Amino acid sequence: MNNGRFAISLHILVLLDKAKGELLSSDYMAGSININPVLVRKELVNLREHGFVLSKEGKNGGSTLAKTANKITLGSLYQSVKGNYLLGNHKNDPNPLCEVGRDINRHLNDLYDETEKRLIDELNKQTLADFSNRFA
Amino acid sequence: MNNGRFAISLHILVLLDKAKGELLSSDYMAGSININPVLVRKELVNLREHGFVLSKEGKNGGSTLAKTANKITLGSLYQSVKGNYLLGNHKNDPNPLCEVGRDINRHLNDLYDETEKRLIDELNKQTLADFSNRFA
DNA sequence: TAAACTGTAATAAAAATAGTTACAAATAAA
DNA sequence: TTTATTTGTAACTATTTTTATTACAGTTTA
Repeated sequence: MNNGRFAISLHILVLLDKAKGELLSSDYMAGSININPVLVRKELVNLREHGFVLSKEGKNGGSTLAKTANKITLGSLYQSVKGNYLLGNHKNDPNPLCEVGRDINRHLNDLYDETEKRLIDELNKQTLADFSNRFA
Repeated sequence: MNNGRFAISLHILVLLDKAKGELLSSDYMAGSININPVLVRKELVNLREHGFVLSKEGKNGGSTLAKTANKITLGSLYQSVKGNYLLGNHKNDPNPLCEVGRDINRHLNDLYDETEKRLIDELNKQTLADFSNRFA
């Protein structure tokens, strides 16, 4: 988490959910999030690649949800945004001559993997529909 | 997580646990982690403030665990390192005129708080002793 | 054919992290 | 009591990551 992209992606998805199938432009969404439209379009690339949204080019184009909001779990969204690097992101290069240094990365990765699995399980208990319903 | 400081802190604590009460210098620990000794000392400030370690100044000084390894949970370590900002770290400033933008930060914070609580619960199931025992 | 979009690359700016240097203060041991 | 070793800390620099901007080609509608 701790990742601005998750917030942006979720914001986009809530807007699209509220739009009820109407196409929203990246400019419009950028106005709600208050960021640059190009960032929205970049985030849409990822959301499309993961099957969350569909986009239509050209005049009157825009984006819409690719599936109903109760089929989109927050865990899968989290995973799509995190991509490769897991919780860790520790790219230390500890001393291989030290007994602890030699093995710490492996053990940290194990710990991170286990912990992240739980985090995703937890997030998967909630869908976009649940989150969207938090709004009045 | 996603925080290099957690990795450094845990590395320090494992070294201190393995040292069985013997004082370790920041230079020695920096050599195992392969980072600058000043970073170790900075991290020790935090570990001291949270009661995890004790340090002794002057010649032959160094640090040692302030309590036994099975009294130090990984959740409390995580919390001490995260300090104030939680999972979120989203400092977006969304459009208050948009119905979604107006409330998203509140809902994101709620989501992050709930999720992080679970994360910490999960980490709290493991102590430094458990983690340290992963090493041969 | 003009207007309104998306898609994308290239670049720049800003923010967050990590690393370095320098030195005062404390302590132990010669 | 002097020297060596170590912590504590401030100030600064460098690096990396994140975010923002500019620019423009390609698509689609009216």
